[in-house]
Amino acid sequence: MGRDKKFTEQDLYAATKKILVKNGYQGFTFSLLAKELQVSRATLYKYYDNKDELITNYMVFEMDSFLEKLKEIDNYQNFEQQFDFLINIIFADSEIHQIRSMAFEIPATNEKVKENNLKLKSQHKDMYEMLQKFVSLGKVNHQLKADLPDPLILGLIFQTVDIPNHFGVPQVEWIASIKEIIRHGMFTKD
Amino acid sequence: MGRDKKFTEQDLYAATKKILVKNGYQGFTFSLLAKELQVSRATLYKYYDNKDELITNYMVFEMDSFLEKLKEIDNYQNFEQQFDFLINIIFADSEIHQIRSMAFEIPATNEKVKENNLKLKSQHKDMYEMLQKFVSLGKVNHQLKADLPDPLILGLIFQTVDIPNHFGVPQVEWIASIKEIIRHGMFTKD
DNA sequence: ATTAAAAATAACACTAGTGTTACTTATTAG
DNA sequence: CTAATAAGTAACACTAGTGTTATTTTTAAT
Repeated sequence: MGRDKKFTEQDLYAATKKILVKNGYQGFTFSLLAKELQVSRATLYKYYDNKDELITNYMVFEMDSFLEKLKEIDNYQNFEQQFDFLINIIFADSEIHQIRSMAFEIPATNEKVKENNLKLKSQHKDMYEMLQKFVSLGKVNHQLKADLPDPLILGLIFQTVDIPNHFGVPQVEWIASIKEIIRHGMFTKD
Repeated sequence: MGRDKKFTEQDLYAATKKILVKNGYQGFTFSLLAKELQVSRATLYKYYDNKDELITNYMVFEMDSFLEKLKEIDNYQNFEQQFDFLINIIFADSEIHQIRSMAFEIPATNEKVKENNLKLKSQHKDMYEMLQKFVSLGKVNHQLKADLPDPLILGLIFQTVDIPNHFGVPQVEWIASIKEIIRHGMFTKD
């Protein structure tokens, strides 16, 4: 028994994402979230002790679903296909990578937040290992330049989602061009 | 006459930069700045009506000195040298580019802030024009791939300063590798 | 020494966000 | 139809940051 909830977990996460993208971690408040969900602020405190707990919870959720997708990279035989797949899933939901980068700002205000931070750390490790395998494959196959530092290869790929497209270049052209630069650079061959 | 100032404009800008890098725009407060400069918070209000005025002022100052340096790009004859020069000045003070990206968060809280925002906008235009010239040179010389969108070329170059170097790859190797990727990509030639 | 001016500050009122408590509303099993 | 309970909320006390005013301190010219 008891009355019906006014919002689902989906609603909650969607609103959390929206506010994080728009306002950043420090600009995120329970007041804004309450308004977005059309509930009182006190209601939110029934579910989470503070915003850090909600946000880290949300991040763990997103990271989980990204890792789930990323696992499919092993379905692709050759390195070229894996590269294409990786870029595609990163750009399929580019905002969550922007959000993930806010993780380092979050103070461990209580036990649950600490747990979530640990979980995030372990998820990050899992992700890094999968990506490391991808880079290794590229290097042993002599398809990736051996002298480039692995963290730079991965860092640059993930950084490309944050390049602002102020002039509104069509998404398809934008991504194709990014792939081209990552593969063979901006310079011509002569 | 009158008593001596407790800090110079240099001190002020150095402290502003430090806090902006560490805490971001929203985490920047006059309390933190006052503590950093060892003055009372009220003192700061003698110089600036609010933090937006100070921060935009500081940004105009930094942008000015960056533009001054950037102008030297014309001293270099060929495109390759210009490219090298550009990367070098960007990485010489990478933090200011991170700070510059905070500009869009700043609300125009008073007239002076509005003026500063206009000035920033015009500086940005100047910068873009110089960089546009650089890209054009590369394209007419057939040294830059003609089919890549100009804003992507520039956006990606500037984005590379924000790639986190968590594993502490030596700066020289890091930058050399970034140049290599931008020039000819991560992939080998076969 | 006195005084005018610049610089600095303490202290106040105000605002926005936080977290908690006591109470109300909606739902359904019996 | 009523009792149990899950869900929701209003209202309070608290904190951190903002912006202003009235006052004090330091300096140097007279």
